[in-house]
Amino acid sequence: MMQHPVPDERRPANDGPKAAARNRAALVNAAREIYAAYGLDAPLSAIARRAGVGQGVLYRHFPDRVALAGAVLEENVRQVEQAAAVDNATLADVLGVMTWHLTESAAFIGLLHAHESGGPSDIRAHALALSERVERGLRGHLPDGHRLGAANDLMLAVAMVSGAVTGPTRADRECRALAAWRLLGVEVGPVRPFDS
Amino acid sequence: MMQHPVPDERRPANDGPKAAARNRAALVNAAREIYAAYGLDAPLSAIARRAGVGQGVLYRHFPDRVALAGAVLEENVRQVEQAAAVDNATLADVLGVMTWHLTESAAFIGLLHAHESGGPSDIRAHALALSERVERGLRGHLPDGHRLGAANDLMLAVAMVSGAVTGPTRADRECRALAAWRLLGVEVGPVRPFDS
Amino acid sequence: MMQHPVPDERRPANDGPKAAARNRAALVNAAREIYAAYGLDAPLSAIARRAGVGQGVLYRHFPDRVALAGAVLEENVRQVEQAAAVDNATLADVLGVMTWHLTESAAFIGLLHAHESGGPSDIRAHALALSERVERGLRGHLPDGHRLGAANDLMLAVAMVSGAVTGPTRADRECRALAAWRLLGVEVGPVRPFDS
Amino acid sequence: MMQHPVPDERRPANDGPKAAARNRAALVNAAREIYAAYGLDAPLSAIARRAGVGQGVLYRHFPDRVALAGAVLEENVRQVEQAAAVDNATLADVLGVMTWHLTESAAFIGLLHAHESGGPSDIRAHALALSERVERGLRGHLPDGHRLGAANDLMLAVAMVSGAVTGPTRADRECRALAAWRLLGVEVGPVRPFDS
DNA sequence: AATGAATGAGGATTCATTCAT
DNA sequence: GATGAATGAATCCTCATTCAT
Repeated sequence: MMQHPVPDERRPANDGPKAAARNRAALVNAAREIYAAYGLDAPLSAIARRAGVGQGVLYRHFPDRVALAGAVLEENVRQVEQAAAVDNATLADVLGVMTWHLTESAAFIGLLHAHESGGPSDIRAHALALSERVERGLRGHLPDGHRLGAANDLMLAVAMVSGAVTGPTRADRECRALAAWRLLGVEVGPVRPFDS
Repeated sequence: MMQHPVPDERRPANDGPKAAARNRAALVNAAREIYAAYGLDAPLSAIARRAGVGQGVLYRHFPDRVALAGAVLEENVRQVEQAAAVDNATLADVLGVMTWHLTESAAFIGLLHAHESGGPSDIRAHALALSERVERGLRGHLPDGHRLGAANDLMLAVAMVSGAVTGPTRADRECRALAAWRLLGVEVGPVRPFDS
Repeated sequence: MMQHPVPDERRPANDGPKAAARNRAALVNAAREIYAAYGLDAPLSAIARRAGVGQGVLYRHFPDRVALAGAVLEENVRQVEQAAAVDNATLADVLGVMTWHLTESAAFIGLLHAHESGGPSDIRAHALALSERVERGLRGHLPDGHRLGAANDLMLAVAMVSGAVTGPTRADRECRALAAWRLLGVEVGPVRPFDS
Repeated sequence: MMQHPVPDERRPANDGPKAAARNRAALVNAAREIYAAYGLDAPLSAIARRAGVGQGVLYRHFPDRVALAGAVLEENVRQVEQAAAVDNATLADVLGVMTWHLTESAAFIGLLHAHESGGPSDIRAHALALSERVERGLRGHLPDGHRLGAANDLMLAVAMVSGAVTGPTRADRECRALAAWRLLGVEVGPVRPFDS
């Protein structure tokens, strides 16, 4: 009598390459949540668990801590770039989007503070690269004679605002961010994610 | 299960109680250096080693992480308070002292960011208490009609400056701190430790 | 501060998930032996070493001391329950099995003394739960009018016998246990593990 | 001008040999309390602290753990011996005193279980010696034809009762001890310390 | 003779990372 | 490709014991 091959229930389904992309996205989301709740030093195992995948999958997609953190920030940075790429966008508009991400993602704030961290230099290098993409996005919209026109003042201001962004809820943080921009005398557009 | 320390066998010097004060100071200094180099999460064992004492001594003097960090910051905070207590001191003078400590001690910066840290709440509470001592020192010198006169603006500004204070050398950090105060339109006196 | 395990360099065998069940059993056996030799406070590291596994494995299988001790006792308790479930079993039969485990496993004796231990309350709670399973097993076979028929006398007697069970070899302990039961005027069947 | 020698207030008074005896007694009492509360594994430092003396003093009087535990038990054992030395004392009287100590001192119970402990052999030896003093005290009062007349039955019964003595309050323990003696069919006199 | 600080070994616990299946 | 067990180094923390004063 022939044996019907029954799917081994002990082994989880292997959905093929389809799953790969899904897993990667799940990991990035999980990391964002875990980072928000426990900070950037959260155990990787917690992220894998939250994503519902094994730890091996995490390593397959992200060879190290830095790669994962980078992927988490990628989305934030990309939205700032997209906001900057909109035709009639003003500096205020782009700052609005940037401010939204600043208040939304603890990791994004960390990005701006990564210089002072005692962490490994590869993290700092990565953070710097992302930070420069943000700067390019903003600088393109600086009107002549703007308060922050001088060479380094723009990112200095961003770092300053990031220093102000603390508080338990996003609303708190947004409130403080706006107060900070006000103290700097800089106008900020609507605070929101890019493609709303 | 009992502990069975090796009976004797060439035990290192025990300088007796005389050493207690010296050890405590050595620990605080070591902690300041290690914090600067590795951040507030540095292993306590590294601090003990740098101080040249056993780990037990560290725990004798500082029952937990918070106590040690507090002791490290205590000196910074105290100097700000002393600067504020000087007779003819102006806000600019006090800000000068505060800025010096901001650029000098990574831990002191951390203090202003401790709110956002995902760390244990007792650390946050302690940080808050120290932070309020700084605020009291500054607020007493706010002239009427000062830019930062509104309720929360003063410490918001301090947080903003602390966000700007990054860079490998103290000179870098001082430079950025002064630029930040300038962007805020606030005058700062000589940047130096208190009793210079 | 992050952990920096040595990258690779001759990592010992990893037999994969297959080993999980084997490891768990090895841990329980090792614990039984170590408990017998050093008592319930023996270092967990000694148990892991004896089992031939890393300490992490011990924590994976047993989140805390209690869980491990519970697993060790589980087998003893279960055999008593099984002996009690046999159709024509008499109290003497069940007591025989119980006595065997009493003389065999130091931990099982400890179970009956766990109340007086100054240990953490979760251990005591767990011990109590196991202890009650034993009681249920015995109580079901109490003939009417038995010497130990009164409410608490049964487990009191068990505690008394456990107090008597001392001595370097199992034979010594069995001898004393039988003498104790005799002093109590209670008949005990063959002293042996359950499924002999 | 002459300097009046002032007593150095930093150094505690040295009361001479008088204090030595007082300190020793304080240590024994402290140990008894701490043992009762935390078990025999309590840190020695806790005992010294409770006694109000430095740790060095503890080591001066008791070279090791065993010596201290022995001293704590000494008083219990001595009272049993004294009760046995009384002219018209009956076995029941002596058992009453012994039972009082059994219910009063966790360490005294431990004494009877010290055989099964995995502890160092010097502890077991010491425990055995004390145990034999108790036995001599009791055996002298065994009437001919007593239930516990056979060679080892007397101390076996004591061990059994000690197994029964558990519970949070002394009253609980006394109650269980009496129930245990009753199960053994042995009469016990008033449960109380010796020279009440 | 007492004090109490210092030492440092040892045990508990956590994670980053690898790898058999 | 995915799973999740195993490894073991690193950190935290506690105490027994010694010893300068």
